[in-house]
Parts: sequence; C-alpha cells; structure tokens
Amino acid sequence: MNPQIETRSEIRADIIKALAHPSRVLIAEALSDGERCVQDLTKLVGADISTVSKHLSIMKKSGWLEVEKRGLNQFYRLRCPCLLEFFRCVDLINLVRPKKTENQACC
Amino acid sequence: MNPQIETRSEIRADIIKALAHPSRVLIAEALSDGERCVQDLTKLVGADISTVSKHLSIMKKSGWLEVEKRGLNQFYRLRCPCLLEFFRCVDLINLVRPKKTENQACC
DNA sequence: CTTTTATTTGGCTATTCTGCCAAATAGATA
DNA sequence: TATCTATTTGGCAGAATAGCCAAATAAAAG
Repeated sequence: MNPQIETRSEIRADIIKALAHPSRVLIAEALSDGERCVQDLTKLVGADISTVSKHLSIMKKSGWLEVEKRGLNQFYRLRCPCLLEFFRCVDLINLVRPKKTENQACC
Repeated sequence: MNPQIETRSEIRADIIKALAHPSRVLIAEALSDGERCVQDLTKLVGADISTVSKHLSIMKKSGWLEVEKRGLNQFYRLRCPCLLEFFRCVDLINLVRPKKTENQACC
C-alpha cells in the first residue's frame, strides 16, 4: 500500500506507541507538572542523555510534546493536558487487569 | 532490579503498549461497538488468525479485554468503556501533531 | 468415537526498537 | 576566536515484536 496514506488506526497506534515505554511515561508524568529541560529529565529517567533525547524526539514528533529553547537549554512541555485523562483511563484498566498470580497459578 | 516489582510507569507502559499497534487499535474500535468472535476480528484485521489470536491475548492480559466462550466461539469484549475517552485524547493529539510536510520540507 | 469447527500455542524469521558510545551541532561565555 | 555547556545525531549490538505456518486443544456435531 501507499506508505504516505495512514489509516485512522495507524495514526492512533503511532500516537499511542509514543507513550508505550516506561521512560516515556515517566517523562510525561514529570512534564504534567511543568516544563523540564533534557538534563533534568535525564536524571529522572536514569539513562544516557542521548537515549532520553531520542525518547523526547519520538514524543515530540507524535504530538505529545513541544519544545522551546531558552539559553543553552531545550525546555520540553506537554502539548495537551488530556494526558492526565489518558492515564486515568490506563489506571482504571490496571484495576481490572488479571493479576500475575491468577495467570501463573499451577502449571 | 526485582522483576516481580513493577513501577507505576512500567505498569502504565505495559497497558498502553497493549494498544500500540494498528491491528489492536482496529480490534478495540470494533469491540467498542459490541463483542466479536475471533473469526470476525480476523476478517476485519486481515491477518492470519493465529496472529489475531495473539493480539487478543496481549489485550486480554493487559486488562483491556475479557472473553467468554459460547459454543465453539470465544467472544471478546471491552472491559471498560473508558477506551473511547482514551481515543478522544489520542485524536486531540493528532490535531496538534507536526505534519509530515513540515518535517520533510527540503533536505 | 470420529470428524469438524474455532481458537491457541510453538517455533522460526524478519523487522523494529532500545540503549550506549562517539561525534556533530548550536549557542553562550571568556 | 576558542571554549564550554546542552543537546542531537549516527551507528551499531542486543532485545523485543510481529507475522506466518504447522501442530495442538477444546468442544460440538455426526
């Protein structure tokens, strides 16, 4: 198929995928509290700064984040407060999620 | 670290990851309209039935879906209507997402 | 009990994603 | 201009995912 044309489910999956990593969730959580520069987020995540920079660029490209340069720093922030609603939904799912013990029972 | 202990961001990322694929988004969209059996979802997705079955098991394990067997069929359904809210948030992000043309301009 | 239908599981390959290091860039400061 | 600081990019190796086929299960129907 034409790779230029994304279906709705592909678009949605791309945007969702941009949050589907523990470090990116952590970054999103931190930014829901206000903008942060790359160094600060790197301390938070505990990975190499180049790794964090790549996570940020994925999140920016997908539309979750925007960035503003001031002085030597790049300040990243959330583009939409709906993220909190998004996490609320995820946490609801976690409540009904089958527990590991249920799945691992015997066998 | 102890692999038994999942941090909040890991839990959230796992649940989000379970929707981070075009076929799984498609499945979720279909199920928001009511339960479906594996065959029907397979037609919808257009992949091998074993592939679809694996997608379903990922979604079930994460808590998004539940399943009920009736006769020869397994009927899958959404566990929580909050999914629609979730997609609404994703679609909002899509509106502010940087366009490909903006990114691909020259070079 | 055998066969049929629906679904899941195992196994393998191909692709995509992650994370680190090293090098490049961009601006600020000396 | 040279240097420092913050960040991004390139590249590579290892890990995780996705998809297909074939085989295994499970229950219904004959």
